[in-house]
Amino acid sequence: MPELPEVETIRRFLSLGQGERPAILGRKLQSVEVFWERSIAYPDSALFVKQIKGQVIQEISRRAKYLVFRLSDRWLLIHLRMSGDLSVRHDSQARDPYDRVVFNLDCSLYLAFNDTRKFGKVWLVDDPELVLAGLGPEPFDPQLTEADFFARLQAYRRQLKPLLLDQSFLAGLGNIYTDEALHLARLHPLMRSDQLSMEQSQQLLESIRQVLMLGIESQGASIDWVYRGGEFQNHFRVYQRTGQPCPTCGTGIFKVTIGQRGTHFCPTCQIKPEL
DNA sequence: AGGGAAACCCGAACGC
DNA sequence: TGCGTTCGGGTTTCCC
Repeated sequence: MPELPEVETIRRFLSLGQGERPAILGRKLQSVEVFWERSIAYPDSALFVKQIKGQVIQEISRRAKYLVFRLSDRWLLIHLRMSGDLSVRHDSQARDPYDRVVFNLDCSLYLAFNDTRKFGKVWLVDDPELVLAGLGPEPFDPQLTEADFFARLQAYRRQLKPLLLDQSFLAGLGNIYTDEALHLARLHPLMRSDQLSMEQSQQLLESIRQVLMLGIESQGASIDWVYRGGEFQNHFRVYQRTGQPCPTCGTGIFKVTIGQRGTHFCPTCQIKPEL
């Protein structure tokens, strides 16, 4: 079993080995350089640079797809979106052309927020809830029981695929993990959420947890020249496997578009029930 | 309420 | 060879 997802996630983003303490903990943010203003979601870029100066990094955690840095008396939140990455580098190491925000620390290190496609964002706020309010439960939250999950599904009449991608319904699933979880649970992506039986709902929650756990163990997927992570792509059941055999039954995998997102599924294992 | 589309971005990979 | 077009990742916002 891997450690808690929080720990693994942060380890990956800070390029740490087993048991290593993040070098940036307890360090003071001496200055910040912004190379792409629109990476700063809040407040405006000038204010951000001014207000973060002198803050000390006290603690690092995660909520949904946000990295949460507790500073001396403010909070820094970072969302990497798809192509974003964080790395801790020594001052002697050169900047990358795609560094968007650079945080200079008081120890000859700097934290680089690198983001080829410029979709990632950072926030500096007094209260992290300003950004995080509205997120649904964590998939691994023990408080999220099978009964709760079933009740949440019943509360909507929505297609499973877009619902699972909705971060206010459940926080943390992206396109890859949603397709993988639906296949494992043998549920059609267009099936309406209020039509699942209790048993199917249990199966779905279990599949979500299983797929996420495998993703974490694999340190994420590398699917692109820029979207790099671990080796979860070697475990894909349906994602980006259009036309290739279903691991369960051998049928060729279908790809369709649902809610503007590429959606992969097995037409044999994942049957849409009659309405 | 819920679905669809556009916007934000880039560069690989394609078609011609 | 060199153009132009398409694609897709997560999220917000607007429209029907």
